[in-house]
Amino acid sequence: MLFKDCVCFQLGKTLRQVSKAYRKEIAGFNLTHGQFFMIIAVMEEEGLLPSELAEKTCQDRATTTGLLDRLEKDGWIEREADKTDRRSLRIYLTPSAKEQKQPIMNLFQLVNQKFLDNFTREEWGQLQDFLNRLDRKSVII
Amino acid sequence: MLFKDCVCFQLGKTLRQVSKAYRKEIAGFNLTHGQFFMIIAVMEEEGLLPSELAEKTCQDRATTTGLLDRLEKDGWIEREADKTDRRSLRIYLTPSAKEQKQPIMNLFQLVNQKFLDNFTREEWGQLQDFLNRLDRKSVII
DNA sequence: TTGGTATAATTTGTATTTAAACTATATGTA
DNA sequence: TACATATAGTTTAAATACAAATTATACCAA
Repeated sequence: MLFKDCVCFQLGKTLRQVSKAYRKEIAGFNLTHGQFFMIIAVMEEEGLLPSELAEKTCQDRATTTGLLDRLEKDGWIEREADKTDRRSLRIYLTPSAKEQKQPIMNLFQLVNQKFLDNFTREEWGQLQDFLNRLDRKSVII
Repeated sequence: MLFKDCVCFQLGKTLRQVSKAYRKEIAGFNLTHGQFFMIIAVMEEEGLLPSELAEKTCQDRATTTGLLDRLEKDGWIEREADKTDRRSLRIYLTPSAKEQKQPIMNLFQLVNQKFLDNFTREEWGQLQDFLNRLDRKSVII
């Protein structure tokens, strides 16, 4: 088997290309592409815990802490103490982030659509099925 | 559109799962999964330049420098000066790395086969086609 | 109530990733 | 030759990724 036929290599290669495309598109917002996805996860649903955002974005909690740190420092989000569980924090958008919500969600959709345009609806479903199979397989190994 | 339908998120999620599976499998070699792929690229063809290895593994040159640094420090590879171009280096396996060549290549193939087992030959080709389409699209955007 | 265990979030340390700047060397052209 | 430009590789700085350890709090069972 040759190196280039390795699924992990192929996924990594594609992800690097796709990420680069996102970075170009979102450059105007002064966000990294990881921050961009995290802020979208918050925009979809405010008041989640960091641990819930970590699960939603399929990332480590430690990684999530770092992303939230920088989003807070740059004035995108706020951490608020949970009223009933003092271990927990709730993540909310700042007022200025709320103003950016529509432009950011629109851009998010637009960029994704550019990728979708290369696939029929059926192919797109198939790609998602393939990726899910790789996900599940990884857990079993 | 929901966050979870974003192709970039889905790819990232799958890659993280697949990478984790590789990490578990190669733990015995004391290599990160990035180092594992780089050493395989060297095992497939010795005497390449760092820039050629960067292209082969679809990574940045700076990333490649870092991977080669650690592989050299840990005794896997050697950098040798090119005889005709003093800017260039040639990457070779150390004798001890050569001894690991077969076990590593076998493991590489074995892990990949576990993923392949979830797909028919036709599906596998289709997945590669889909990933290539995403690659190309990224360049055009 | 107390002790043990679980959970939420962070911190620490190491590796990876990328863009941009930098050094050294090669090469093309006036 | 001399200069401009290109190329090979590295370095730097900031962000991300992740395992392991840590701190604080919650909750369950004796």
